[in-house]
Amino acid sequence: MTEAVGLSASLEDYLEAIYNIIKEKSAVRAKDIAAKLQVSNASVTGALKALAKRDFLNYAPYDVITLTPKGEKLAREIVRRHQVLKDFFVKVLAIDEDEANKTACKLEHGISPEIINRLVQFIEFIDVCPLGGDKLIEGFKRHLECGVDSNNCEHCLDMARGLVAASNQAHKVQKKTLVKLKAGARGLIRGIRTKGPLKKRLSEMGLTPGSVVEVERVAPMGDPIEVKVRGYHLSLRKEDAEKIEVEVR
Amino acid sequence: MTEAVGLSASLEDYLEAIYNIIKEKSAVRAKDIAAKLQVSNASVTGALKALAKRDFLNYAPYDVITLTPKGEKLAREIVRRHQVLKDFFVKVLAIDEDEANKTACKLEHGISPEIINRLVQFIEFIDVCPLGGDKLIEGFKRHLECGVDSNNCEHCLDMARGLVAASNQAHKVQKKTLVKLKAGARGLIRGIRTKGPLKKRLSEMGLTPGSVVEVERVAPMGDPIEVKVRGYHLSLRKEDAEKIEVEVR
DNA sequence: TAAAAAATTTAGGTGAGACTAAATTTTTCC
DNA sequence: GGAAAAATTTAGTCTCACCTAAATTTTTTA
Repeated sequence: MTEAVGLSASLEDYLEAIYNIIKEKSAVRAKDIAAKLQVSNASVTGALKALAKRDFLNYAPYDVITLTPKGEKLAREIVRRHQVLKDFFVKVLAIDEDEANKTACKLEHGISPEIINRLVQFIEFIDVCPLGGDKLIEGFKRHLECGVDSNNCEHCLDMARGLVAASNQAHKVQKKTLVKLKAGARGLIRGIRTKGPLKKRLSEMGLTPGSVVEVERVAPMGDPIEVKVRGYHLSLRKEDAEKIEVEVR
Repeated sequence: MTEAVGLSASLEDYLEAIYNIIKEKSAVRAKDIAAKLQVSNASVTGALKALAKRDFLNYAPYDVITLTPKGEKLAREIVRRHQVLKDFFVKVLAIDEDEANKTACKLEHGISPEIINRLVQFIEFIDVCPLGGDKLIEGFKRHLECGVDSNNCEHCLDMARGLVAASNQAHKVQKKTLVKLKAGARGLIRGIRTKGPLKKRLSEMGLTPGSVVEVERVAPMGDPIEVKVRGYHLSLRKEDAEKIEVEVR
């Protein structure tokens, strides 16, 4: 007799839609729900029955639809998750509102309260911390404006140099190949000394001039070398790593 | 003839699991996949067929399982999404590794490349920006250590005061009730001047001493007042807002 | 107020993705 | 090399969440 495990993502969507429609228009019609969720009217009926059976809403065929206290509470929670995610995307990551909403819709299910709360704290913290504040986010936005091709933007390169500097000891700028870096060190990629298919392959992995590469582990004989670039974990052969010119300091 | 819409979350999970098992042990057995994803062996067979049909892996009954180039590429992409999310949770939000992994698993489907890239940029930016850097994240962690009851921690209160200050004009600390705040202003809640069910209700909405409340909109006659606290959007009646003491400056 | 229009529900399917149980193939080990 | 064990696949169900088409109820309007 295990019940009450929580709602499926789909039913959460229905509950959220109902909550939002009530807020906007105070009356909920099945048609509106169908329109908002882009499903057929028949599907809505099914969902309403499922939600009613679990006591999230009051519903009888052809009757008005209202949320139960339990339903209202959960709906509010879902809306909050959505809002927090959207806020983070818009305010911190500078994603446009549309995309932020779309993604929030997809992620809002299955994110723990713990992480949502952290996110709220983080957004507030960024706002307020003497080290952060609006300046931080403004700086980030400026940084973003340089576009993807960060190898052509001195501002971005300076950023990246700072990132590199943070993890190393020496203070003079040096050029090396990737094989010379020790585990934990970071380098700014300035060139790929090869061409043809190999160059293409390396590029596809994210190893392009302007991006920062972090050495994670080096195998006993220096081969292979595990690195991280742009979120990808890669294992490079020594001979390939030798082709990659990096700047360190 | 619309094909190639992308994989379902479930199939992405299988692909990811296969990729990870290959990395660890170089041979993939259906049993391992089943164990990793906590599904029955029979379910694995079904998924393998589905993935093979779409050319993500090479598979024939009782034969060895290998990824096609297409499968490998997508798998790498999925693993990257997972990794980026996990990094963000662990490094920025200071979530423990276990929880970070679990949540990354749930969110890694249906997050756009755009947002993933922004996250990478943001994590790198935080690391490097003169205004940010490790100090920012250390500060955030210290902030978190104060626990949930931020009303008892001077450090947190100072943070919150800073947050409040950022949105207001006056520079002297003042105590007011929430009704006195204009749209856009933030206040630090210092007390709730009521008790019983109303106090409980307000608390449940997140209106507790120590948290920051932001006024979003005030209706013509000052009633109701729309506010945001801890990610929740609330609509408060004027008479309730009068019960809430806030500190502004 | 009754016929037409609109909204909603029921009935009957489909496909994805899981399961159990039984059959089959591969591997291990005596 | 063959029997026992292990792994894998097949067969047959189940639930969820969607669909279309037809029936029913409510609302509108002439």
